[in-house]
Amino acid sequence: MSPAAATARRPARKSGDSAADATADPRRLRTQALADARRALVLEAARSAFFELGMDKTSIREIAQRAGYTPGALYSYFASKEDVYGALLGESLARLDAQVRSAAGAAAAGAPRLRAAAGAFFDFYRANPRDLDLGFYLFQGMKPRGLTPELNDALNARLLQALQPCRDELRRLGMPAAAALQEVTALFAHAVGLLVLSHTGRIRMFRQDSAGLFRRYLDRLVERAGAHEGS
Amino acid sequence: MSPAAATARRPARKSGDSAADATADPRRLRTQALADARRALVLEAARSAFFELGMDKTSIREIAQRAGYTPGALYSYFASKEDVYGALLGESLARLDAQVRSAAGAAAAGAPRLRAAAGAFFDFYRANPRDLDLGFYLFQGMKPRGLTPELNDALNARLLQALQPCRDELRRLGMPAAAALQEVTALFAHAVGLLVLSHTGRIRMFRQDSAGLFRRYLDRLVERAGAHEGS
Amino acid sequence: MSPAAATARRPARKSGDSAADATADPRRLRTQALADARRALVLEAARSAFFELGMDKTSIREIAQRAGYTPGALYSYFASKEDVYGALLGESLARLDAQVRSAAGAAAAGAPRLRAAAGAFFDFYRANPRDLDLGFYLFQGMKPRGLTPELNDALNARLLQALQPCRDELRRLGMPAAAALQEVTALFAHAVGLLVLSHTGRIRMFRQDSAGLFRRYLDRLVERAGAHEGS
Amino acid sequence: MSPAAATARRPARKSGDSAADATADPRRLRTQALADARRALVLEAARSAFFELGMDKTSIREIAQRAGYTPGALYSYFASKEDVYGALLGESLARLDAQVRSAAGAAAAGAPRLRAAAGAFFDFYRANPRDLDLGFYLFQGMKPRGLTPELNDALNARLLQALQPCRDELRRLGMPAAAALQEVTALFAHAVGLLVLSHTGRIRMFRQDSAGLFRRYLDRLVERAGAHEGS
DNA sequence: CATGAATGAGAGTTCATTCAT
DNA sequence: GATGAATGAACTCTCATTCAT
Repeated sequence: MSPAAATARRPARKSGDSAADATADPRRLRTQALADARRALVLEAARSAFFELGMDKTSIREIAQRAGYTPGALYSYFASKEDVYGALLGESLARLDAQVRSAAGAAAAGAPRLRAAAGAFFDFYRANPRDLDLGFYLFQGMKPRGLTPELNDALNARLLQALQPCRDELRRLGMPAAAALQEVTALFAHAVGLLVLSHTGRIRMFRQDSAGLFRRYLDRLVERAGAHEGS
Repeated sequence: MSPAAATARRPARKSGDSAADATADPRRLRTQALADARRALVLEAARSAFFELGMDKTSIREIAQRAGYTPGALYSYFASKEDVYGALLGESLARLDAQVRSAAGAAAAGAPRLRAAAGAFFDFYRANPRDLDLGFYLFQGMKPRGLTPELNDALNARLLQALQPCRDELRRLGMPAAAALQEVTALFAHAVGLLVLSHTGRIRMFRQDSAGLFRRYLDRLVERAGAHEGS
Repeated sequence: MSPAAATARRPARKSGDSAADATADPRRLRTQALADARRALVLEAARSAFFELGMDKTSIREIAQRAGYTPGALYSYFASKEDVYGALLGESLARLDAQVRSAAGAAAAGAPRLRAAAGAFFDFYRANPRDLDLGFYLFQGMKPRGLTPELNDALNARLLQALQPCRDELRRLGMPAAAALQEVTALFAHAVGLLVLSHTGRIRMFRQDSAGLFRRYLDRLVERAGAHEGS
Repeated sequence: MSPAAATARRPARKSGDSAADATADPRRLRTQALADARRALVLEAARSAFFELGMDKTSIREIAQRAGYTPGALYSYFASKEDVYGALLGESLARLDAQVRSAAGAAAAGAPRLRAAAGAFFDFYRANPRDLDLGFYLFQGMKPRGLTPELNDALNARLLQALQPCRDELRRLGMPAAAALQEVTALFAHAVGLLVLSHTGRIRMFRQDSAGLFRRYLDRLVERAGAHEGS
């Protein structure tokens, strides 16, 4: 997307731009492809470490070892530990978005598609709790840490994108724009609340099941949306 | 509550048991009272540090210093850093419960009391984000860390207690037990979701306001409860 | 001199204040004395390392090892690596001053005392080249580095003190204040220049000897001072 | 000058030998010329980095980047980081010598030329403190580091050359050879002392000005030289 | 009960240098 | 001749915890 170039070591291609770069020098292209592959490898190692050990037990050393590198080598691919997590998070959101979009595309417009999109969102995080963690990692005590405004904006954008299908269907069902936005936000919050409670074992204590509760919430949302019809 | 369990050399009464211990030896009693007071002092220091600096900048040293102790001294009162946080969390939940109960008591039975109790719950955490952190601290990557099953049960019990008023009012409004439990769980999840999103700045991106959304959710809950009336 | 107190770990008694502290609690006094002794030990280790290996090959690890400590332990005594060097430098200047003062005291007032004081200054650094390095350590590329303004002022003060005897004698020999200051500065510069050249082997190339050259410079300075007599 | 000594795998012509090598093979000559040009480019990059960032913030990476190379490439031209600095120093001395010689040539023989030569020497370093650093870089703790005897001799030779004009004029003014050598050495030391003190801020503390002091020293040197006249 | 000292492991990062391609 | 990748050792500093006194 941008020149990137990374002549020396540090620039390290800020997370987000991949092969692109237009300059179709075939040699550079091959090199780039290889570098991207290695970067992906490191990312994969980071994810595996992170999923097994949790965030704060995952050190640069640990990641490097799993990737078959010495610690210093990682700094060719990422500028800092937090850059690694930023990349991980970006990639996670991309997967989320893809999953939601695919589910939405496969369903009939209207209520079914709304259910499909929201369900895919919820299921993504229910199946991959670590991905939810990822979204909160850069917050320590709920305060942003290594989260640059740019990264933050990028993440917000991807999140919005992942929720866009729900918004679209609510509109299609007759809900005014303002109401649709409100409902999407509430839906998002409800999902996150259920997921967090579920992952921390706080939902079992009510002898409830998060998926069922989410379905119920959706049912009522569909009802509400239907009420706007014909208005 | 339990036999104090002096596992290590340091007695380090596991958080939860206070003066008790029956043996009414007056000397021992006085000693105990003093020890409890000192423990409370340390806890207060921990809270102040934690609220000012956030979780990961709050070291044992920092707490000790604020309490006027050397780091080693804390281990007379707490078995580990995590034990400190456990105690802090217990105390936080006690405050939450008190606040909810007080708000509920001041409102007329039925819908007003439901609103008061739920509102108090939500407001408690909205006003004190750190207390919400506390509830999640012992989870790293959404997996428990220094959370013994006993502590976990104790915390669950306190949480349930804090939500009990809501449950009671839903019943009073005519909701069957099973439905009431379900609704309380969902209510809890919704609140948590909104709070988390709010604290991490993810709600602003929808240009929404968490308190308003929570009120709307409550409105609809009251409606649903009303629907059971006369049945 | 100041409260110092060092409750927790980091404060680490900024270099300069020793046992003092008035509070004649005998226990605290003994503890303090011991702590000071250990600090001196670390300082000694630092000096030995530094004299053998030179400044930038002297790491915290190296110092710790020589002192029989783990690296982390040093941070009880010094806040940072640069704090160690600050202390080392302060102590060096104190020795210099003592040596100059002692030599000056043993000589007859006037020219002999001027010669004694200046000679002691020069000899101190000729005999201990590392002490001269110390004075320049905090300059990387002739630009101050870890040199806080306060430390800088303290060092300047001690240097001025060490040169004060020369100034006094020049005045006594009849030189006006302004001229005396000028001559002391020039004397200082000449000494430093000769020492630097000597230590870097640049004087041998002229087949000269720094001590002889310094004596010659002094001779002429005495002549000049004498010329003011009777005016 | 020497047989280029390709010790390691990388040719890395030790600093000091340029195109020479007699073998007038035109192809080899062109190659050589190009290599020299590239070497000069790297040197220029090193100087710029070094002057902007200072010695210890100037890494091989930084130099390479400024020269448009990758770090590894530099090792084709220089055997080590210290070799780079050696070359830089050689070049610096060449500039010094040129400046001194030019100033001396423009002044009338005798005292004026002495003043011009010495003044040029002093001004060179006063205007370019980094060049003075360069001269001391290879000394860590006043002990040579990456300074091979050959390099050392070469540097000494250039220094002597830069001071030769002063020596010549002192002789011309009637000073015997031995005295002239002594005075040149002392002059050199005085200049260096003033410069070092000035650059480290130690002269300001006397509220003096290095240039003025140097002029005074010169005045007296001229006097002394004059005293030999007619003898 | 509390101190003061110390440990030991580990954190993230930097850098000159090597070498296959 | 130059690249891009990687090494390996080093760096300062932080922290929870232990324990003799």
